[in-house]
Amino acid sequence: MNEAKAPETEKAEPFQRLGEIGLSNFAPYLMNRIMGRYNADLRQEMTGLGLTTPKMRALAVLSVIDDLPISDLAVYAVVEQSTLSRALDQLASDGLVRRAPDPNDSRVTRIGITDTGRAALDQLWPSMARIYAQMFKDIPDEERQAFVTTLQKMLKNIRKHDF
Amino acid sequence: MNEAKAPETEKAEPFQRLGEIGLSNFAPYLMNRIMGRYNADLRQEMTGLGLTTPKMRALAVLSVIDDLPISDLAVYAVVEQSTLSRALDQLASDGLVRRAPDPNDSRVTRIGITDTGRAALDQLWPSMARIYAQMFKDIPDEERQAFVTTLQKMLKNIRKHDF
DNA sequence: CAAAATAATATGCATTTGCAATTATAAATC
DNA sequence: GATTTATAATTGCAAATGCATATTATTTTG
Repeated sequence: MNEAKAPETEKAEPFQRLGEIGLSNFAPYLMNRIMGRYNADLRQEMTGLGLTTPKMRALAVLSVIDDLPISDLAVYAVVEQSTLSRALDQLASDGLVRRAPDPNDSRVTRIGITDTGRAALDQLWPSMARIYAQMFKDIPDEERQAFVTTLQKMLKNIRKHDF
Repeated sequence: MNEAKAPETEKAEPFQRLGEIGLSNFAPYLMNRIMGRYNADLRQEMTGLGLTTPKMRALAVLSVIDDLPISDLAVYAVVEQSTLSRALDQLASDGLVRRAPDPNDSRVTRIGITDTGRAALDQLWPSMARIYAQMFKDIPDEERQAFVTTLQKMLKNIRKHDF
């Protein structure tokens, strides 16, 4: 391969260009590469279960934080609101989630996961756990925890909502 | 918020469930959240320049490693090969890249970035650098470097190609 | 408290995407 | 060395996506 080598002097310029940093030192690039594989691998497992990425993400979030307004769920699940709306149509008609009007604000629809929904996610979870384990293979616990700590800071830095 | 708390007692399972780990401790979740924002923010900047995510990713990779076969470029750029094929149609007709048959293997088309292509990427780079800086705001250099080191290990663990 | 601005969700529609099939070339096998 | 198998790239097509908009409800403002 012919990747440009990193320069010896790593001085504080206004900002380095991508060619100077190098793809393999540019965190967003590496993260896109890793999550591209993670999501593609997971998608393979989902198709057998009749799930798509938006549907799976909604279920995964709801399995941890139930009864969310759709707009919040869209943020947590990293799915466009309109895409999520349609994914929820399918999940609801398959009985994996249920829509319930918010009693305090009738603009809001809250989404709850059903037992069937939890069961569907349970079926997928072994695959998720396997890919997750593969990702951190030979990476010590301490390093993984430091990594997660940095991720949490990054999310705080970049997010546009309070959560 | 109403995140479920971990149960007090749980029998020794082969692996924890997502609810036990919690979204904010699950690295793939955090990474999807962060990259979702990063990519959405960047997309905003790209539209003004007539770029899309696949087109921008192809250019970004080529600015570092030029003259790649399309299939390799698809891996580097994290874009489906068929999507990339069409993105290259547009980039080529806009003069940002050029297709050249590989002399050794006539199945292969190699893609080169043009000066115009580099110029287009240069126009976007300040925005990329700004979002990148925002992401790592208040995160010390040492921590960022450790983070990147972990990312590199993770990519090695999960990737399906040699690069 | 009426009017205007904001917010939550759903939907119409054009574009984009990804899978599968196609075409063309190279490598492997017998 | 002819035939089978594998690889690279493109393309047809159905499905998914995202933007803009519509609809309904709430909050803010004058």
